[in-house]
Amino acid sequence: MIDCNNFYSSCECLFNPSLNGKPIVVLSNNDGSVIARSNEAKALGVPMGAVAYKYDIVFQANGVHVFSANFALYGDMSNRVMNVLKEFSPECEIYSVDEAFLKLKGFEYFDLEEYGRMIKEKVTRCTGIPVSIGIAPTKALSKVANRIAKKYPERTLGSYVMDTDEKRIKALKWLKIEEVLGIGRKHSEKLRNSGVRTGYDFSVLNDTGVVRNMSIIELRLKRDLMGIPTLYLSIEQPKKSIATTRSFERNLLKIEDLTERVTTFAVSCSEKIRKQNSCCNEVRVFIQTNFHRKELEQYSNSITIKLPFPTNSNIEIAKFAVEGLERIFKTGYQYKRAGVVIMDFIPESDVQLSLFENSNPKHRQLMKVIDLVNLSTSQQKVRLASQDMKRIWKMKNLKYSLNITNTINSNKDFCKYILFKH
DNA sequence: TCTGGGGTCCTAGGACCC
DNA sequence: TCTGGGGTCCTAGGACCC
Repeated sequence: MIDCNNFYSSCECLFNPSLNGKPIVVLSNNDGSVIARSNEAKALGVPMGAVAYKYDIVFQANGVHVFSANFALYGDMSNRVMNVLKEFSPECEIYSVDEAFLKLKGFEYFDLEEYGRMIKEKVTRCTGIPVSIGIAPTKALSKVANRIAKKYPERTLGSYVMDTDEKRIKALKWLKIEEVLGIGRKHSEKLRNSGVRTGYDFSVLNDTGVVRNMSIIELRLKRDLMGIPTLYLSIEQPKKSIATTRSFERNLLKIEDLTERVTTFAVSCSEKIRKQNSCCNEVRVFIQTNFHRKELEQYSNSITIKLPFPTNSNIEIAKFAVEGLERIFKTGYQYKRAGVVIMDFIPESDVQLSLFENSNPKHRQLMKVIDLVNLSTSQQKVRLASQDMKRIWKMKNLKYSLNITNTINSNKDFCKYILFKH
């Protein structure tokens, strides 16, 4: 398992190497909370998810460099890292934006320690992103090995191989139960109450008890931790749902304001689904007040609309999303967040014409043109009238770094750039 | 003033059928 | 007094991941 170290903050350092060794935090949309920290920021005691404004004093006193999240940059860097990793094994699962699993089947006679270091060195050389590597007989154990590599960089040089049962047991006894991949807050609380404190305690539980008290998922995990390969690398699959959801920079009261946002979210969803050449059969809309503000009246609701025909048209998806909004909207509340989720996909080529209701066939051509224009200008030049024509709202992202990767065209140029910087 | 966004999978329970 | 039983499908909600 390969994991990028402090991925977002490493990305920010990339184009400004003077930031290396400095405390850095990256903030969520609207600069609300901390979503990534460099080691130095962690050392200052800035927790994950910290509310940004409450830490302004800490940031100023310690010269913390604060960035608004630049997801375009992180996505771009993630692709570069993953492309390097794929060279090292035919089987690669991209687990998240900054993590991947490689299957090292048939590598038994390789020096795995050496191979791990090779991977690490090549990723750093080609992308500038530091990574940690954990190698073990199963997926869950490789995550544990990875954690050891990350925790003890001096001793492991960022790569750890768990190749004996003694190492496995020692590592699991060291691993707190809440740090086990797949055991979240609820389950670890329950397990702790029944005396299960470490990964090892969990791995020796009774199988039927695990299924009864938790679920089959945790049993699979348990067996994987015992060293019995149970979790497999999943091959990349088309998405089953696509969402665009946002918190607002201020509270919204009027349905017109929400309609505008929901339309924009629906358009964003339909752009994403057209990229995977599918159509959707369901649209879900939700709205929420700010549940952190306990003193305010709370309301949240959602609705799933089954479409009369599969579509990927901006116009149609937006229309149904707004219909849903009108059905759940209630006046008198201060809305802070909303979202559109589309589900139940079929390939565009499988869409059959129904006898009664159909997606407007003209839309397909129209969408192609819209996508083409918007892609070529990388801006939203063509929009629906119900969208924010003047774009009076804008997310508060005050500390945005530039996406310099846009200006570096080829991979070769990028490698040169990285080499030059480091 | 101010608290992220985007996913997956499983289970329990209800509806419905014969 | 006494209210079938088994299967399937769907949905909402919960738990988890980063």
